[in-house]
Amino acid sequence: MSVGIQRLRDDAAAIRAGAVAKGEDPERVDEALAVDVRRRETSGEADNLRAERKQVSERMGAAIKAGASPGSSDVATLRDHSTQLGERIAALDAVVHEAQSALDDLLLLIPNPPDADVPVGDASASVIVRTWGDPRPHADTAGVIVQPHWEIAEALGIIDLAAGAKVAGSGFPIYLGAGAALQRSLIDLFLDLHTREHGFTEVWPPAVVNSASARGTGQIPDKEDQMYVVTRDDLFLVPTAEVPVTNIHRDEIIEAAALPIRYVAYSPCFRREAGAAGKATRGILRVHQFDKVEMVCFERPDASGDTLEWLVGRAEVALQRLGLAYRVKLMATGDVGFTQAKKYDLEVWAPGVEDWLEVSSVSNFRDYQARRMNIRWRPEAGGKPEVLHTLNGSGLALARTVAAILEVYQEPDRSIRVPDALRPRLGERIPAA
RNA sequence: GGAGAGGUCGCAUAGAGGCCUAGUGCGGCGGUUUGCUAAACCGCUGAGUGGGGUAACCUGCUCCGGGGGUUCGAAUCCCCCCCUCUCCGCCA
Repeated sequence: MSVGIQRLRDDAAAIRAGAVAKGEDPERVDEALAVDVRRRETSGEADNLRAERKQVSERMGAAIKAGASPGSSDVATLRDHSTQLGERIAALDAVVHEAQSALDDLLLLIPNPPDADVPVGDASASVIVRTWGDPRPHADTAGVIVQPHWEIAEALGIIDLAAGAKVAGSGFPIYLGAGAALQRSLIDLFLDLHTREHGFTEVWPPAVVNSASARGTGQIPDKEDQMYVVTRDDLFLVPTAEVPVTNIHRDEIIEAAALPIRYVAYSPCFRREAGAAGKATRGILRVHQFDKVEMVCFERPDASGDTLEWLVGRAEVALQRLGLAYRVKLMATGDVGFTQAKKYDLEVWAPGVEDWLEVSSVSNFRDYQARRMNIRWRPEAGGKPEVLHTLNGSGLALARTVAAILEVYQEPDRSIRVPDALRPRLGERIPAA
């Protein structure tokens, strides 16, 4: 239900090659094809028996209505025949169900083949396609060292990691004063940018989803351990707004005139990040709860390639407005996720930690997610529905963006100069404590 | 949370064990008529999954919120769950 069985039958070689490129086992493809054959044959056999039983039942009903006693031997013969057929059908159905669920499981293990223009290889094969702005050096000419954001934030009193740890746990930062206002302003800036200038429709989604939705976007069964679960009510805290927003159209057929559909949504994002700790996670670089503005697109299949490039551009505009230097990375086959056909990461330069921080990931899923969620469109009025394409991208994720802002905009007097785009909301500076 | 009423083809509605191959109306599409529009009339009008055919098309089966059960046979009877509405309770 992810890579379609039809495509698998038609184009097994390409699916196999795609799995190899992503470092996954291509054996699943052949297993799935074998199970598919068994399912179809058994199902056809059961269908024929069903047709036969229907006729027998009808004859029996007709006989009784014509005056035959329900207990007569003619009727009894028909009844026995029908019962016998029913037993055989039940046995075949069991095989079909078993094959179907085996097939569903196998299909979930077959990755979305990467696009032809995705570089082949592991993470080292990923390509920086462009860089914008000048990465500020870690130390200026006078030798003044840029501090990492956790030191800046602590000195300013705008992020309290210890209080968050007390209240909720490690990795749940509390933003205070100008820090809280900075969060709010960034969300506002991004939503305004994408709705007013880029034409997205704003969505304010639930922060929890049910298991059907988590399955739809692929969090279950693949990344189940990454989510916080409310077992009592069978709900999951959203790891990204992608989950509730993409599921809006689950099991729907969308008329051609309604496409493209482009949503932008803010949501808190909850991730367990089990086992993560160390240099790359200090401060607010990797936390259990962060905030993100997410763009989600439903597109005609022939447009999704262009839309991916456009989406990357929309996320870039957000970074440019903030004046943050960044680079755009085209991810290699081994670095593209299981469900994505093509993916770009946007990384912002953070001089305090001397690293490029991922603040946006923009992906084209082509028909992979949509098939899983059964989202289709109708190319022509009255025509057959077809699976459409979905894409999404962050625009942007807050925590790391905040880290970069603090490290880039810190002044010699330790205050923070507010980026121009945020001044109408925040004023000119966050004063040193 | 408690009590009641419901969930049937895009929408509305009929259907109460075999005559359902799910009827009818609206909407939509095509046609006839027409100076144009409208009206009238005629026809078509869901999804899934198999089989046959180069194809248009033909054809089997499944689907009446979801899942189980009863029966020779279930939209229809029984059980569980989900959702919607009304009233009550609680509450930002």
